[in-house]
Amino acid sequence: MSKKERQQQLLHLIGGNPFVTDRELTRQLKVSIQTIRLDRMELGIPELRERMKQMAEHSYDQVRSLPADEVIGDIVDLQLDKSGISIFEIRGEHVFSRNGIARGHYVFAQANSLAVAVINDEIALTASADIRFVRMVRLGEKCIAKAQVRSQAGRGGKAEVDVFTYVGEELVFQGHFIVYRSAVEDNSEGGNRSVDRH
Amino acid sequence: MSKKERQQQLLHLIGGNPFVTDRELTRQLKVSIQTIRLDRMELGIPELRERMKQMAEHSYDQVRSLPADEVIGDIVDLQLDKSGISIFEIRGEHVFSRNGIARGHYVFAQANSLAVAVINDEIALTASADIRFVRMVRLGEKCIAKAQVRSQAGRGGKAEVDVFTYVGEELVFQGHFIVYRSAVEDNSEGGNRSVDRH
DNA sequence: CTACATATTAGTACCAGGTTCTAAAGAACT
DNA sequence: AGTTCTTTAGAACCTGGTACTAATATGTAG
Repeated sequence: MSKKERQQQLLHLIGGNPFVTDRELTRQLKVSIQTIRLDRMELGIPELRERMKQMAEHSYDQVRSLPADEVIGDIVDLQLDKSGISIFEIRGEHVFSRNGIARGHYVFAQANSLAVAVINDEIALTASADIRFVRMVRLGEKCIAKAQVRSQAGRGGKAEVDVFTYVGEELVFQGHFIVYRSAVEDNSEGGNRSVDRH
Repeated sequence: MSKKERQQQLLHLIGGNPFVTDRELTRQLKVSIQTIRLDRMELGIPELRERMKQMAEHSYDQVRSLPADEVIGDIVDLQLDKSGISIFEIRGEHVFSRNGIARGHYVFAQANSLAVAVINDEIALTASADIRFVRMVRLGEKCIAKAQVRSQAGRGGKAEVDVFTYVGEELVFQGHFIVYRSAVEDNSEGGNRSVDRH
């Protein structure tokens, strides 16, 4: 068997069972353990423990990625149809486990929640957004999002909201949201209370 | 701190971060490593590697026994640096209670997670995104997000990923993501093991 | 206070499953 | 024969532990 063939086999074996050790592979491929290791290096395949770690982290991050949680961030100031401020502290469950950097959608969620909250309408929904993650946000940092309503159509129209998120003095995120303010289909089952806070 | 209290703390710490080593725990609990190990034994908590192995096996089993269409909120297909598919079912906790319409950031989160997952790099982070919520998503609907990598720079560059999310045949969301593929910023404070995956 | 029990710490030997490095032997072409 | 690629071997070292022994603290009942 040629080197190429063997490496193909190796890829296939590890692909078929990522939990295989080098020692087991020597039995199946009938070459020395050094050859197996050289092959893994050439193919960029990490060792068993690293493979398991990556799988574990991946599935763990997956689990963490969507909380069954409601509002992202505390809205501390709200002037309807004008502006709003929300505070959100990045905690362990919001970051990638290995490097402590916040997952983008939490930062987005805070801004999105605020953009929607600031629009004074029964239903406000994000129609589109243009966003930029200016710098990474890390575990423990406190994000302060400030929203400004830029333009408005009347009932049933659209509103534009700019949101800037800071950590201290530093801009970390900016977003331009277009939010629908629709007086639509109020199939409300029960009291319509004031503002829809995301 | 009593033994009971410490063991409760230990359970909490490992529950909060299963990837913690005994050595790190000694720092947080201010007891010797032997005490940590005795506590783990009494509590029946396996060692770090065993914990990771179990998580890896668990997720692997799930991926393997993939009934493909009844999977919820999961990445069901992933070709690194090429494409990926994720399925997410909108449940009660994801919608506005009044009208049953999904909160935008859940739809975004699905797309964002997928866009990041599809990029094969140690750290992949969303740099910016241009998104459009094409139509509202309702309670009970199943969102199928399909990601396509459009362009790539090498290591340390950017990649562009398009994500389209459908409910049935209907497009509900589209997003154009620019994802940083950054070669780890190694602010190593000591034991930096191998590779940091996202 | 003493005696015993429990809790904690320390230290050693050992393990799996590797990495990293050096070195040598085999094969293969030309 | 000389050069290069491939394969094998072996030793040192690494992490994150287990298993075991032994010494020291701390508490608690008699």
